[in-house]
Amino acid sequence: MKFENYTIKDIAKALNLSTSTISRALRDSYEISPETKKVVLEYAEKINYRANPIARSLKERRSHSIGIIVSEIANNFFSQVINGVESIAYDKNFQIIISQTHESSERERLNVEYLTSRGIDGLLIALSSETEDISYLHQLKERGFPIVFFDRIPKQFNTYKVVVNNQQGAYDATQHLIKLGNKKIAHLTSSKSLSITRDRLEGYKKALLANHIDFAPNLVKYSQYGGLHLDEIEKAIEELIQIGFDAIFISGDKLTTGYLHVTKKRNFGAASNIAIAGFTNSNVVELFSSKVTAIRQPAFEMGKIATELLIKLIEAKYPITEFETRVLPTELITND
Amino acid sequence: MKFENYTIKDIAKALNLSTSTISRALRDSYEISPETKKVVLEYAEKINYRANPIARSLKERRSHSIGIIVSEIANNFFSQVINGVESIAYDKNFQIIISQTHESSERERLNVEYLTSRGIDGLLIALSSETEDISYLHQLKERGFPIVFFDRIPKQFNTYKVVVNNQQGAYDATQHLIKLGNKKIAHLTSSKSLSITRDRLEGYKKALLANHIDFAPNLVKYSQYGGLHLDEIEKAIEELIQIGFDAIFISGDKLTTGYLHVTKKRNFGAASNIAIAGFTNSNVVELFSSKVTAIRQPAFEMGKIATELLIKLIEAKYPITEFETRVLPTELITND
DNA sequence: CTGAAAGCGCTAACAG
DNA sequence: CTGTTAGCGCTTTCAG
Repeated sequence: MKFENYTIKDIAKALNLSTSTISRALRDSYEISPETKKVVLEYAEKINYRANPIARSLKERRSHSIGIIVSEIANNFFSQVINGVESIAYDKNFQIIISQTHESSERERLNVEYLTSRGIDGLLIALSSETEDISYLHQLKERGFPIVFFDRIPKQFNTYKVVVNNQQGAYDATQHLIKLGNKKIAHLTSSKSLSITRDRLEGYKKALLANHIDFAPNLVKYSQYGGLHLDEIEKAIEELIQIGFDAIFISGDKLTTGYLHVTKKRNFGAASNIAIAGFTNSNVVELFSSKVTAIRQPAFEMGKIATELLIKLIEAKYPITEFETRVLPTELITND
Repeated sequence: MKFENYTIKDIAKALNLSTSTISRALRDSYEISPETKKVVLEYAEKINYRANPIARSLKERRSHSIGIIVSEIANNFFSQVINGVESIAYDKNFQIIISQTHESSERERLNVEYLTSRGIDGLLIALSSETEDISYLHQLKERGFPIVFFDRIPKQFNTYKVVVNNQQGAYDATQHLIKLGNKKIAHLTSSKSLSITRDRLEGYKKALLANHIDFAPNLVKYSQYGGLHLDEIEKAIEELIQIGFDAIFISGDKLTTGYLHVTKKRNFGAASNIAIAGFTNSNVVELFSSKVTAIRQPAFEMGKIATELLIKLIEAKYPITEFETRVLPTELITND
């Protein structure tokens, strides 16, 4: 079934005017007489005319849409970021197109290709946990395509970035666990290649150091897919149990809930006295039977800022070469 | 900043061929000699050529994209549906464009307009809790635009629909609460205008009837925005507490967690012995300190089926007039 | 087998 | 103030 819309031509024919006059009238051009405008607008209104944005995009080489790539939308943090993005995009009349990588770099690349070829004007992206090579993003950027990174950012990439102070957040969390009297603090984290993994590990180490606790590499467990697959977590926890630990700092939403699931199933953790602190933007942690100290990120805010920066890039008259990285604070939510 | 892609013209010029030959070669047309094809394909590969889908859309009057409208993506059920949609769309080479209503009918209408004018080939939609008038959707459908409803469906609308057996799910949940020995079973539910609200209320009533328990209208509390605003829930619960109840059947994800939040804050519920059963697709209910019996919907499956039906509609050669409503089963997950 | 030309719906010089 | 024309990138008759 094909669904036909009215075109500018239909209006032109009906009113005995040229298409250009219609086009101009609809866009409220100064060159059109008030009377003509009135007639055109009324008729357009009557038939409920909508300009075809596809045609307009082709002509203007601007689609008024931006792409956003995240690993999962079924993730509190990312869905909140998306809401922030939406709030700005909506105001500025940009359509947003959401795409998921499911932590696959292959998928990420395909998505980027698809979105760019599909004519998005710019891209917001948080890298997948699997991603290592982003040369294609560099190329894109070199060719003038606007990209803004958020949350999971690449090491070297000269563009706007928006992150939270992951190191500080991790420091605060670890410090909190230590204050509670714990000494053997495990760290369950995501893929080694992610910026957030590195920064949070750094904060964790610093907190240990500040408290004269030796850093034990075997207490740090990486999970390549950030908790997307439960068996990854299960394995990590089993290893940790072997070693023994009295508190754990977890570096992500899915990892935190994954940890709770596994320990519950194994009847471990809830039973014992393990203190848990984790990065999570879940709004139901307070309801959990295990006490979880949450490090919360201003996700909505991040989405807003990233979008503002992206639109600034898109609408820049001249190439921008000076870029800032916006660093937002995290919040430690203790539950006692 | 404008970002330029290679076009068919560039290839034509480089290879001294016509654009039509390039176009045909790229689409593997039988009219092109194997040698020419090879040359073209290799060159295209080399410069990493991507056809401009905007231009193609304009020509073919098909955008190969579908819209999906939900109330919130930060909702377990909907994000799982979206994943189902994505799984099919990805295979069939359709782009999906997600849009949120935040339970506003105004927003819903604007989104539909935007998406259709933006050239989507079809629409998947779960109505907002505020929506009453959908005449504009009827008009769209009359003009041949493919629409498939899921989850929150309109009363009369001749098209494909995908739902779960809400009545049965509600019946099972209520029955479960009764089996536990409860008699005064409250029902916290969403907006009156939603199909799911009506169906679930019906199932609740039937279960009461089957157990010779009188239906008490004042034990049913509606929440216009389905738990999006916590104060709505707070008010409802306060009223219920006045009346007194020993179990509660809750008709939605946000309502369920909202209920838990409020009762926790009020120090009510968790303390007392209220049994809770609720529709939710959360994968963390097991971690809650309150025991919650979950009625789970096959969300991913729903997304898949709805998308298949939509694509069937889109690709139909002749108008389809016979429509089915697919009804999927719910699953009762008891946590004891 | 290949090319020229028209056209999808819209915008924007350029003329008048 | 309005119309003519060309063109965005691609597909597709129609000719050769």
